[in-house]
Amino acid sequence: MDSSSTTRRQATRQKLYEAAVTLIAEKGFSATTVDEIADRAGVAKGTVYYNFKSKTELFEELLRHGVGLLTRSLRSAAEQTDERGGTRVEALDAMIRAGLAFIDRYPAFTQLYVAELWRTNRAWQSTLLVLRQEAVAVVEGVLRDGVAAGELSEEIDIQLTAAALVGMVLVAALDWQAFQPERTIDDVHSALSLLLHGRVSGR
Amino acid sequence: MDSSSTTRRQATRQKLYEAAVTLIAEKGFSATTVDEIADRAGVAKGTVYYNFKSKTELFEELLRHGVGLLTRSLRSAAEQTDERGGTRVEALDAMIRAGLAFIDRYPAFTQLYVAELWRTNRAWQSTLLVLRQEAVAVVEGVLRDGVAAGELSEEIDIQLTAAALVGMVLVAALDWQAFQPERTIDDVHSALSLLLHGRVSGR
DNA sequence: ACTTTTGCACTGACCAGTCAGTTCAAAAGC
DNA sequence: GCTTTTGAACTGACTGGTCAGTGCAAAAGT
Repeated sequence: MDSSSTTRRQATRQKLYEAAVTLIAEKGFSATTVDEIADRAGVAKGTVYYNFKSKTELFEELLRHGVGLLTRSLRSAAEQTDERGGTRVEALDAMIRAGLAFIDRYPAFTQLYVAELWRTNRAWQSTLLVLRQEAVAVVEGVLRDGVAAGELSEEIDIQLTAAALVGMVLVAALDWQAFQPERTIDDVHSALSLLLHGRVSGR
Repeated sequence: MDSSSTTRRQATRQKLYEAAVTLIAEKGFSATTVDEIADRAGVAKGTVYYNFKSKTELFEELLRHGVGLLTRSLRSAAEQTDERGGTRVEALDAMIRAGLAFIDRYPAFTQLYVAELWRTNRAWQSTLLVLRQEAVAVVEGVLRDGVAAGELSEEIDIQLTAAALVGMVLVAALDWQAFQPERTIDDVHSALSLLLHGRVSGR
């Protein structure tokens, strides 16, 4: 009774997340109707409101869910490099790959995240800010360690460089998905790796 | 008659663009009402429909207008470097600065552009694709010239590298605007320049 | 003169959220 | 074993409100 019903609810919520994420990525939050989400999830509209208190709350929990996955994936990439005794630059490289793999697996979520991140005055703005901070902090941490270890130049601005690296991965990956989906993840990874290692214009 | 009436219309349209761009950047296209746009522009609702055939068309023309400004600004930065006899890497640097200056001046437009760019199935999707291509092509052109001149590594993937550079600038600039607006454009520019020149992790 | 803008009432479609009722599997009673 | 009860999960018709777009006569601008 406990386990079975908990499982059923969980499964319903999962279906609703999956339906909502693609619709909202395609059309945006406001243009997506609750009826559509319910339809695509194969569920009645009432069920949406049985599981979430509002359309907005469904969306916020979806954001939490997705960013949680991303943050864990980045952190794990960094930690694994650590355990293997790799350098901080190798950790950054591993995180780029983890980021690409995430976007490859959840392209709709990524689209939606990018579209909402810099909006102001929206209900979920504060939620999103916290989530963003968690994800970027992982990158910043590795950069800081790299500078401390003398692997990275002391000149770098941690915050801006972290943002720039995230942007690099994000935009390159979305472009890959949208405009040349036939490329492999390795292709994209090496293009970005080249930039990270300063082999584009640096000698 | 021609010039004077054209000017009045032009001024009204400009007011509508300005009103629409901030509202849509904040709330998204669907959540922004025509009444709000008219109000903020200090204009009657009927005027909106006298000047544009629909809300969607107003938005599409706004996109064209904004991306036109950006593309011209990037191209001009590259050309000026050229005339001065600068290298292609210097041209890229100048374009980074031009990109930052654009985002600094039109932050709302940039937010809105990013939010819409990777959406699929929207009415203005095809418009946006063409516009994106125009802007990215400028960067790709400079990269190609750089490789041809032996200034840039032949290993680089033009398309992906262009996307990555654009992403770097975009995300770093939006982060600058949103989370540390006290920084100067020079600060941000040097952080990105460091990455471009491979002085972050390269030796 | 003629173009552009105003103000405002109106319509019809659409949509978030509600609620009274249904389903069904597991627990309780016998 | 088998019936009855319980309650969580789900359903879908309905409501109240919102909004894009229209129509038009009068005013303002050039």
